[in-house]
Amino acid sequence: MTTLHIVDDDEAIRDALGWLFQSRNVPVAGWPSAESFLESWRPDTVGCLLLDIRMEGMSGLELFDRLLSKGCRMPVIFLTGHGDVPIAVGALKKGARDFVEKPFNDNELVDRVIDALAFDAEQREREAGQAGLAARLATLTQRERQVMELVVAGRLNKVIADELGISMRTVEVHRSHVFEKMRVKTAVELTRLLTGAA
Amino acid sequence: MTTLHIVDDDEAIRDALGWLFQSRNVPVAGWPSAESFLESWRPDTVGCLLLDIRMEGMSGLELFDRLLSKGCRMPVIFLTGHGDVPIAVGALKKGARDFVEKPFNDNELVDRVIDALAFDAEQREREAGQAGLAARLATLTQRERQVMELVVAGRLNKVIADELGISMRTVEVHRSHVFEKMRVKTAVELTRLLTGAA
DNA sequence: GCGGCTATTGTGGATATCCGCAGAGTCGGC
DNA sequence: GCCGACTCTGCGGATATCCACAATAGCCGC
Repeated sequence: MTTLHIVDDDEAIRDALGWLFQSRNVPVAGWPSAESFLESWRPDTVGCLLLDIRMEGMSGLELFDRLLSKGCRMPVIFLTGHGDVPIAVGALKKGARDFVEKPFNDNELVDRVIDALAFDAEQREREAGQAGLAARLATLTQRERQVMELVVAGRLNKVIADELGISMRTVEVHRSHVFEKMRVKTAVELTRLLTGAA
Repeated sequence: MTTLHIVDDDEAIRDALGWLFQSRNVPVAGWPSAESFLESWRPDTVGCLLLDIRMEGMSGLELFDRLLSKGCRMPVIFLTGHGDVPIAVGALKKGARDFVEKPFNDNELVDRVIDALAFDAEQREREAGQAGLAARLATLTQRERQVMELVVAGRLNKVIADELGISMRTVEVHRSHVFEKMRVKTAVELTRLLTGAA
C-alpha cells in the first residue's frame, strides 16, 4: 500500500482524515496547501491524492491542472463541501478519479481511496514494464532504430535495404543487433513488444 | 452528422430541445419514455443520447444501465433538474459522456451534444475497421485459427508443428491459408492486424 | 595515435519460410 | 455414391533469415 496525500488547508480535517486512514492501515501524508504539495511533488511520487477544492491560495482544481501539466498520473479524489455538479463533471472529464462531497461516509471514502490506490499500483506496474522497454530502446543507435521501425512495419530485409540505400547484409547486422538489444528472437515478438500486446 | 435521441417525458422540453437542435442542423428524434426508446433501440442505432434522469416509469439511469448491458456504445449525456453530485459522479464513472443540469445554457448544451456526436462517429469509424477484420477471421477454420495464434505468438513453424503434433508442411499450408484469408503477406503484418496497431 | 563505437559490406553456409505439385483420409450434404 | 471442405503429408526448389568470420572507414575521447 502506498501513501494517501491529503491536501486541505483545514488542520482539523487533515487530522480527522489522518486518524481515519491510519486506523485502516493506509499511510497518510498531510499538506496544508496546494502550494506546499506542488513544491514537494516529484515525478516519482506515488499513491493517490485527496484534494480539497476550496482552499486559501491555490484551489484544488488548479493544483490538479498544474500536476497534469507536469505529467503527474496519480489518481485524484476531490473532496468538497461546496461541490456542485458542473465542477464535479468538469473534474471527472479532465481525468479525476473521483469526487466526494462533505459530509462523507467514512467507509465509502475509505473504499474509494483504496480503489484509487489499487489503480495507482496497477498503473505503475504497467509502466514498470514500459520503463524496461524504454531503457532497451534507448540503447539502440539511430540506424538500428530505423531498421527496427521498418522491420516492425512488416518490410522484408531487401526492401529495407532499398529504402535505406544500404546493402541487405548491413540490414541483417542491424536487425540482429536490434533483436539482441531488445531481447527477442523473432520479428513477431518485437512487434508485440512495441505495439504493447499481451 | 447523426441523430440526437432525446428521451424526456416532458413534451414541452422535448419540443424545446427539438427546436434548439434542429435550428443548429442537428437531426433529432424524441422519445416520451425510457421504455419507448429501449424498445426501439437496435444494435445499429447510431448518434448520441440526451437522457432526462427523472421520468415516469424507468429512470434515465436505469435506461443507461439496460443499454450498457445490451452492448450499446452510444455516448450518453444526462440532463437533470434535480442533479446532485453523487448521481453525476456515479453516471460519469459508469461511462456516461456528460452530465448537464437544468437550466442549461443553450450554446453549451449544443457544444456538448456535437462533441458527443463527433465521438460516436469516430468510434464507429474505428469499429468499421474491426468489422472487416472480424469478417475475415470468421472465414478461418479451427485449425487455421490455432496455427494463426501460434504464429502471432512468435513461434517458429517447427515449434508449432510440435505443439499441434502435425508436420511442418501442414503448418505451412495452414499458415499460408491464414495469410491469404487475412490478406497479409508476413507474420508481422498479421500481428499488427490482430494487436490493433497503427 | 590508439581503442572503442558505429556503420558499412562481403562470402559462405545453416535454417526457415514460401509454394507448386501430388496424394490421401474424414465428414457432411446432395 | 459423388463432391466439396478440411486436414494431413511428402518432395523439391526458390527465397529469406540467421550468423560466424573478415574487413574498411569515420568519429570521439583519452
